[in-house]
Amino acid sequence: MPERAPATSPGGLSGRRGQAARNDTLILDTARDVFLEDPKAPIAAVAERAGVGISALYRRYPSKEDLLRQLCHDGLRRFLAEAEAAAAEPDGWRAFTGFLERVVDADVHSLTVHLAGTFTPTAEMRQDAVRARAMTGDLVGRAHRSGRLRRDVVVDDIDLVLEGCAAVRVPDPRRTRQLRRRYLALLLAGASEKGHDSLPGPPPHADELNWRWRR
Amino acid sequence: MPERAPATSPGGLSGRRGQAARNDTLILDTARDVFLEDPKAPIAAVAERAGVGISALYRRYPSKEDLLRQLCHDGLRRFLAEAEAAAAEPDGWRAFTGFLERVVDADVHSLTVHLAGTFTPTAEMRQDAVRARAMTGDLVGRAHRSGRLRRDVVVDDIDLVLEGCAAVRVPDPRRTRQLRRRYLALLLAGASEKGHDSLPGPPPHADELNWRWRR
DNA sequence: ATCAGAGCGGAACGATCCGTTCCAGTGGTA
DNA sequence: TACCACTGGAACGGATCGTTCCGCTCTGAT
Repeated sequence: MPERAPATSPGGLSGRRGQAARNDTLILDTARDVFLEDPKAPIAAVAERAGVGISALYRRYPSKEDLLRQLCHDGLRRFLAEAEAAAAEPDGWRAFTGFLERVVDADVHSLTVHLAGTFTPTAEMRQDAVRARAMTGDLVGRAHRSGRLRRDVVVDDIDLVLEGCAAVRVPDPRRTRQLRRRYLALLLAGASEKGHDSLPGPPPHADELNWRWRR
Repeated sequence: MPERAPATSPGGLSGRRGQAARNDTLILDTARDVFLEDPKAPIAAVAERAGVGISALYRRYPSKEDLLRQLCHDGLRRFLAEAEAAAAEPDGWRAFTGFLERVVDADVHSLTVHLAGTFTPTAEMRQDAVRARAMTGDLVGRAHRSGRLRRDVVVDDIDLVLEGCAAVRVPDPRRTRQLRRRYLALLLAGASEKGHDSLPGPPPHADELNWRWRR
């Protein structure tokens, strides 16, 4: 028995090692909140809000950029997870709308967008981004085939729709979520197939959406 | 004849005085562009883009805050002007939609929102803001009475709708305007009265929208 | 022809902010 | 008891930015 209770699973650790494990998630969660509020927040703000020292941060991440990258990648993974969950829903329209609602609720987009350009993405992130686009495309395709999504709404529109929802923000996070749902509902009502005039202008092109990531 | 050609109207001024008059608007226009791109841009960026020295700025505005205040107030006045123009349109629904389109095109909201909190508003600005809300309310009221605006969309919704549109942004300004129109059209399609489900959650309250201005 | 000064460009200053490093203290662990 | 992983937070160095200041130019009146 080389070790007594170093179970790799978190939660049941005691003492110093336990605090360290707890700090891992504490720091990540706090950082998420802080940078969601202000993408340019100093790293010291994260430490302060988390109630830890700055060292606790630098012990885990070599630099601020690494922390931001991690945060953003987590958001991307969350996005993928929601897309996968939505893929399991049989009804194409509900899969589509449910997916958007959950992504908006999770506030994934704010992080992605506002942190874009503050770090150089890894190759893995790029792959995940491609996969995310593909999965979103599937959901849009199914929504089209369900007959409820107007034909002139395309994949690349989704990004800007999410961006618009993410722009809705009031001090209270709960209200923010409610209000975003409200505008998403408005958008979706307009996006459903009911014989409206066609949308003005060409839809966004992929290059127009990725510019934030240029480095 | 006290002065030779110092016509108070701009445009036809010669020499040093003429350049000064031209710089007035040049600086203001450039500042608008710069702060629209990056609300936290340094004042030197404005001078550089305008091709003038920093003194040219400080000769006109005692501080950065004054410049931002001026810019923002101009935007507010533009908003009011558009609202007044819309009030003249006989058709209530067209007045409403046309108003939104012009406000979105003018990019008034980006300035207002992103610059909020960077300066203390004047009493006159507050009055104008109140008047703007009232006029928007009139337009919403007329749109309701036209029978084409769903009942559960209220005045305070407009702010967040505009905010959402302003969040749409790509590097090319022309495309940005096109894309915003696209999302506004989607929103408006969803906002028209066609027997949809009612919107989820309560609409925004005035206090929830003004928090940015706290100082 | 002369000259006072309005208007200007841009260097310099001083304050602030922030990422990162460093060191001393603490308490589990062997 | 001795070690050291882990931590809190002060200190550092660089960057940024608002503002001031100085010297120059060229206008417009005398």
